[in-house]
Amino acid sequence: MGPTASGKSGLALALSEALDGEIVNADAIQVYADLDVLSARPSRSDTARAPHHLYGWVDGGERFSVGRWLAAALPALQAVEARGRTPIVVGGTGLYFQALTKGLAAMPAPSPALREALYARLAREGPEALHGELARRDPAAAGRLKPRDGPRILRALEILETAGVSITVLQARTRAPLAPGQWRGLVLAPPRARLYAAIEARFDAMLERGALEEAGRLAARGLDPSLPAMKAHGAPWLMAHLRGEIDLAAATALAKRDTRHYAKRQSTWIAHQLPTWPRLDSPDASAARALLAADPMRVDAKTESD
RNA sequence: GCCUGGGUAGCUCAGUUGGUAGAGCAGCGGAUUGAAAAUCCGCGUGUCGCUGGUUCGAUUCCGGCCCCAGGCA
Repeated sequence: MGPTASGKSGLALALSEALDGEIVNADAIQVYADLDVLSARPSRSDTARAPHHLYGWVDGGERFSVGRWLAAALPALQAVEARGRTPIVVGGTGLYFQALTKGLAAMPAPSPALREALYARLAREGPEALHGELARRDPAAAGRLKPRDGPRILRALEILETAGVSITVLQARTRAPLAPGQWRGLVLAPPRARLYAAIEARFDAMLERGALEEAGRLAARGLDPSLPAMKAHGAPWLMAHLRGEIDLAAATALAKRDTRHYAKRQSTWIAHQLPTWPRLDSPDASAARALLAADPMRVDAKTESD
């Protein structure tokens, strides 16, 4: 685990070669087939060096979720172990690591019709209106959510609707899929200034590798702009540029800014949610192996790195 | 050289009928249980260009100077 552009993918690759491992993606955007260069997905030559799982396998028109990720990741991890190899989970999505190591509450799946209706209402009426409704029907859930926190309010409502009970009672019941001691965590956290410089350089490189064309293909699908794939860093601005609304320099600056903001949020998440994971400040594979070896936990089980 | 408009937070600017100033963005901090590359919350002291003058008090009024933009020569 580490913030975006910290060098996670490269480190995971080096580690997997050293440990005879296979890589499992834990990034919410790299799962989308439509986003290759914009999501900084591992290249063909990378995937040739070690097996990579769960990359680019979801259609951009779908709304992916932690639940779906966990449901796919668990069997993927087992399959790697069944081959006698070491699973290495890499990605920047803290929520996915949390689901894996601390658990995700079991909840009924809302019907697609209900979900789309709620998305439409959220877009039309705004989050405060839905929060007002939640406050009447599920005060406990509403009390824990800010009135403008659209996604969480929507989630609380759809669960109340389909489960018939407050999401707060379901969320209280979680079990960790991975036993503690069965895996090892590692955080890659370069200094802020270096990370920001890497973010900017990486976006320039994406542009050279066809990010604009990729954004154009995505735009051509005419998808709902609220879809996760449509919100990949840079995509909204590049599409605005293709519509002639802003120039490329402005789109680039905005894309870099969004990515910096995101890296900051990831850093906060890591600092407070993963306080015990060992830290590495550069993607140095031998240093990473030393950290993992120094850890008292068993090395022969799942290795969760990066 | 002359005319006009500007010089206030890192940037773009607002404002003070004279009582040492505030927005947006950036930046920073925080939350985070199926959209998480999402979403939400919080944080605003800076020679108010420089220098004289008037005044109890000047960033604000007056003079001079410097710098920037546009126009005229």
